Order: sequence, then C-alpha cells, then structure tokens
Amino acid sequence: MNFVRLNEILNEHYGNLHWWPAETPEEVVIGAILTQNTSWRNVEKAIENLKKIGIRNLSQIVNGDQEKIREAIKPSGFYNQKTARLISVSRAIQSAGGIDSLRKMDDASLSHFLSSLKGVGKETEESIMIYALGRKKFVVDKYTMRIFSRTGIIQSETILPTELKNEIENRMSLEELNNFHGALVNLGKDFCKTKPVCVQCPVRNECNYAKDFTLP
DNA sequence: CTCCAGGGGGCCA
DNA sequence: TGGCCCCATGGA
Repeated sequence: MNFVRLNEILNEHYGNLHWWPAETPEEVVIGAILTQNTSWRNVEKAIENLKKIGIRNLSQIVNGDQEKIREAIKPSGFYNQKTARLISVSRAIQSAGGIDSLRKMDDASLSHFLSSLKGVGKETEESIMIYALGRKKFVVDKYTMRIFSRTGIIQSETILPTELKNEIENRMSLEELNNFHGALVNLGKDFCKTKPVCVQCPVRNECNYAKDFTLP
C-alpha cells in the first residue's frame, strides 16, 4: 500500500469533499484552534454560540468580551486555554496586518510566523496554511498517522518521514491535498477509529491491519 | 461507567 | 527528541 493507491480508494468512496466546513478563512483559523483534540460536533456548537454573540471573525474576537467568549466556546472543551489562544492568535494576526497580509507572505515566512504563535502547533499551522490561505500543505493529524500506520504506508504511528511528507506535497495538487486530508478524517471517523470497524472499510482489502484483524 | 475526540505546551530525562 | 501529564465538554 502507498499513499497514491490510498488516495484512489478514498476518492472512489468519498468523492470530492471541498473540505473544511467554514464560511470564511478567518473562521478556519477559529475552527482550527477550537478543534484541537476535540470532535467537530462540539466545535460546531462553539462556533454557533460565538455567532450568536456576534463573533465570526478575528477582529471581533480581539474586541469581544472575554467572559462571553469563554462561555460560548465551552462545548468545545479546554475552554480556558482556547479562549487565551483565540485571543492571542487573533491579536497577532491583526498586528501583522490581518489575514490579507498573511496571504502575501511566502510559504516559509508564513510557516515561521504561524509556528511562533502559542497555541499553534504543527497541525493547526498546516490547517490554516491550506484551508485558510490556499498553500500546498499536507495536514498530518492523529487519523493520518493511524491510517498510514495501519495500512502499512509507514512503520511507526508516531513518525512520518519528512521525505514522504515532501513527496505528498510535491506530487499532489492543492485540490488533491485539500481532499486527501478531508477523506482521511472521514475514514478515521467512519472506520479507522481507535476501535476499528474493518469489515466494511473501503480500504480493507489492501490494509495490513484489516487483514490481520479479520483472519480467523 | 469508561473511552475518546480533526492537539499543544511544559517539563524532564 | 520522546514520553508523559494537563487541559474539559459531550457523545457512544
């Protein structure tokens, strides 16, 4: 199994996803922070609550009432940390000239800027880069590592070789990268859970783990 | 009741 | 660097 074949199977099963459910690039930034180790269902509630108090972009977070924000995002969990992260990240982006200024940065500068922010780790950074700013990035999350490891694309569930990540980003178009990550998340939610549901998984016939799992 | 979710930071060896 | 703990709500 390799990533090209996995992508083919996912495309057949899920089609084109037009991924990251957000209305605006700034909402992607907000969602990327809120979804840290949190189910998207709970993030949706938090975003809805924010909208109810009139907050749907970064300047509204910077100028908003901190206590109201804290209450609004409670459903997404870790709300004390996330309130602080939302505000400091939003403030930093505004100080840098807003999201339109980020758009003008080259990939290296943008990556350097984002990764310097507290509360923005590798996955959050990459999510913002591709889904808010259209950069060719392969977002690596827990599902990616689990699926790559179980299918046999990588050996260790904690190490994704830099060479492989570069190859994926070089070989796939922006649209393909966008869709690939979305499909991986969906596969992770639907089948490749902590407790996997291999019997109906679209990858089962070519997955090392499913073979082991279903053998008598 | 237990387990887990589209992580990240701090700390320590 | 790599492992461990903490953060917290809500669904299965």
